[in-house]
Amino acid sequence: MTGPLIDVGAHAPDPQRLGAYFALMEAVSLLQHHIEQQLRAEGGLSSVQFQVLTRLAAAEGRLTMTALADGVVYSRSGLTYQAGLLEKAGLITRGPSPDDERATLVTITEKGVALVNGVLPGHIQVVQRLLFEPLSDGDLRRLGDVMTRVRDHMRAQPPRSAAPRKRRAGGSGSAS
Amino acid sequence: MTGPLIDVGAHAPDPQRLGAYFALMEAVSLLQHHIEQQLRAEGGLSSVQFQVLTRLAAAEGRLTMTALADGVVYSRSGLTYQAGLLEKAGLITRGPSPDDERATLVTITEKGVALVNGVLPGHIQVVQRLLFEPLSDGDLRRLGDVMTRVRDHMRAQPPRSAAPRKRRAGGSGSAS
DNA sequence: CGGTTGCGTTTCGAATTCGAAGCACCTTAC
DNA sequence: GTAAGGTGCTTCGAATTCGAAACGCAACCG
Repeated sequence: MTGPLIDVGAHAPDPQRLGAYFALMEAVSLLQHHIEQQLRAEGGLSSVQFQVLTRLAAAEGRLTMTALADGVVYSRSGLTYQAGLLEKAGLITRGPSPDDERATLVTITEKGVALVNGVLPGHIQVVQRLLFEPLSDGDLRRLGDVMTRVRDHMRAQPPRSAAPRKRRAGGSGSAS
Repeated sequence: MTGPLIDVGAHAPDPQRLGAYFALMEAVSLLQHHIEQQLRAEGGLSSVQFQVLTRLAAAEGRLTMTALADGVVYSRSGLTYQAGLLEKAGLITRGPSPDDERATLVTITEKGVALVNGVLPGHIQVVQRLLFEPLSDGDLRRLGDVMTRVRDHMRAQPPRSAAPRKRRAGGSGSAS
């Protein structure tokens, strides 16, 4: 009777499944922390900044703020802040969209590409050492397959821009 | 000629591996976001607070601040802040350690346990819907196996409390 | 056309986060 | 026994984060 213990048994769908879930989250947390260290030390970049830059480079073109924020799983306002920093550092450029006057298109600069390429080897090294090392090729293939499926499943859900902007005004009608 | 493209090819150990890595990180980011929403909505808890409470409940006893911080992969000072909030909310208790006068032992209260048990069903539901749903039992078993291995591999690395506190004074000597 | 609703972005204020520095206690060496 | 160094925790200041509100422009209705 020392005391309180959590009542997991009642809700747990399966201890094995929960174990997988916990191990997954814990491992990724650890990996993220190490990556953060490496990026900061080698390129003065935060994890988010790095992701923004790589996504821009991969898109090889312009992306709107919202697309970028949804891609990186980040708040829109947070992205505005980071974009400000990156622009001030000369790594990206912001400009208006020809199609949509209210949209902002973001582009990565040569300097940005150079920085990413400079940090990338070290980044990959960390991932290699911490994540790939203890896994076989088959493990990795299956892991990629499974996580891709999960990611697509989650992407099907409404993206981060889902929050209702204005409370349902009064009630029913509003029809006019 | 539009422009700059990232030079991944030169560093990439294998496109398939990188794909696994990216899918993994992206999926977990999405999952974390949804979990954050659910915890906040249903129990007024942040993800970290929830992890702290569940870890305490699982330990079924007292844990030191450092052990807790390392377990949750969090900064020590951040944990102090969160512990303050949780204590003020009456969910945990902090007290001195009998063995080590400088250590602080943290305990979860009945109220804390109750709150965790209240939020847990919804939490599990989210995980079920987003993570387990698209996976077969075999997928999950392998995923758990693989991620457990990875986690243990990373845990072997020096924990977060590794940062040298004071710069290495002289360097060589020390052989006494 | 004028009005209304909806979307893309930024601004704003409050809360959270981190590392470095500070303080107190333990441990070891002499 | 005491000085020197190491460890556990908190305080401090600065940077980052988020959601809500604000500000235009776009799209759709009559």
